[in-house]
Amino acid sequence: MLNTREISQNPEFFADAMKKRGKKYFKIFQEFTSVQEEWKTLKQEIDGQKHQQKIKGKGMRGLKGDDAVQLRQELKDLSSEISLKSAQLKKLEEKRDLLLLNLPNLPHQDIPVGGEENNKIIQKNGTIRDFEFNPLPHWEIGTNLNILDFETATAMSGARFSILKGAGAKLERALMQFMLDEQSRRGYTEVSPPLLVKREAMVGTGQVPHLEEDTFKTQSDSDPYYLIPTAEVVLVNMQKNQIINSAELPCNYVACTSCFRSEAGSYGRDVRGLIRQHQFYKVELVKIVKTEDSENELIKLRKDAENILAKLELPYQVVLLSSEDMGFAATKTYDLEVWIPSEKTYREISSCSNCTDFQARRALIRHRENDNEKPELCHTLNGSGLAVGRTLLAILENYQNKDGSVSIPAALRPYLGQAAKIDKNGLS
RNA sequence: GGAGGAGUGGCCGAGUGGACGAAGGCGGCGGUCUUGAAAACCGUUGUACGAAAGUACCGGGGGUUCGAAUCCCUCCUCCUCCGCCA
Repeated sequence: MLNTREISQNPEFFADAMKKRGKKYFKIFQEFTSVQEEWKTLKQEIDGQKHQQKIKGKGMRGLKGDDAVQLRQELKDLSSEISLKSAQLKKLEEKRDLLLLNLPNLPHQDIPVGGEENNKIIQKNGTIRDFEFNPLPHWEIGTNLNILDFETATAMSGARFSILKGAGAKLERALMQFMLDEQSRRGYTEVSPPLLVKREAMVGTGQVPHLEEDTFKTQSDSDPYYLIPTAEVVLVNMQKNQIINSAELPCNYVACTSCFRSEAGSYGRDVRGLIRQHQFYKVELVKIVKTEDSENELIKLRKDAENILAKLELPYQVVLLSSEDMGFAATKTYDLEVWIPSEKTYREISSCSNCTDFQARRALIRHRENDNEKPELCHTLNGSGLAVGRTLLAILENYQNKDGSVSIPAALRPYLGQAAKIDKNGLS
């Protein structure tokens, strides 16, 4: 959520920033400012009348007879007028707040302006393997090795679900463990959180209302549970309404959870394989930091995510996202994209964002040096470290051999009983 | 699932219809005193909107009333007891 005070102090700056995030947002912004003006005018009017009500109301005390009847009638009229206007005010407020919740974070000054085509490749790491045969897509590799089963999963759950079995399931578990261990070692506190949360939590991190259609929720008329689309939701909301002692910052959290996404609006995209699933594991990193540290912490966060790719010896590139391509809550985002041999292209495997105070304002996450100081909003950052399913498919593809087997990256071998490859007989 | 209790400012805690944004205490800040500090004493000390006057905020929402921290309904959270359960 943006700071409304700053908006009213410097509307041109915000208008310009929203324009950079896309036309759609600029329009919402304009609507917001006009509703806000309307609200202010009405509020002033009501405040004046309430003042009258308060003063005159005090005269009611101990008043008897005709005078009392007359005054009561007068106050009754005033009261009903106020409640009528208050209802209007409330409507304006709701409208304004909804508009505000639908405005994205300010884009950082250093990022490219425009759409996806303006994303900037910052660096490329690792060496792309030169295959002496035609590399297969991971769904063929996995199906041939009998470690991936899409058909059975689709039969019981529908499209965009999959089953990993045998060495595939073990490889997934090894990856989760490896990633959690690495991130713990690098100073993150491991968390095992709820996967179902209240709507409020989803609003806190900005998934709702803006991405409401992309969420799964439980059946309930009044108060459904939302299935988390990322552990970011829980890791950030752990600090909701808290005032953290500044000395404890930065707080670093890591969690490996299932993530649930309805993928509404992505019909026909990435229908094959593990790239886009309704349910997948992801290791998520969250940092709660002081304002002045967030720029540096974003670099650190990115390095923590990159470390996994480097250790797994997967070729990848770092991309700085443009103002329109960036996620809602972010001010600056680096995507890590892993090389997919069968597609001869890079695909997103991690997204590392600085959300500045955008989520902290919604969820009211603050810090201060000592109890008597005025608390200050924290900055929040999040990044995948990494998406487990996508890492698994990247390994299948990049480590495939001509005979159909898949080698195990050296870093993972300790987690798989020192096995060096997966073939038709499993791990060996 | 059943029965009961509780939720008030940075913290503790009083407050059952109007003078309550809220006693008192603690803590913080400023001052007096002191070579300095402590103690004591005096003052001050929440947030939002507003240029200001003012208005709103006592877990959330709704209601009764001219008027609600206070009465009613409902939801949430916490505590105690009973039941059920991995």
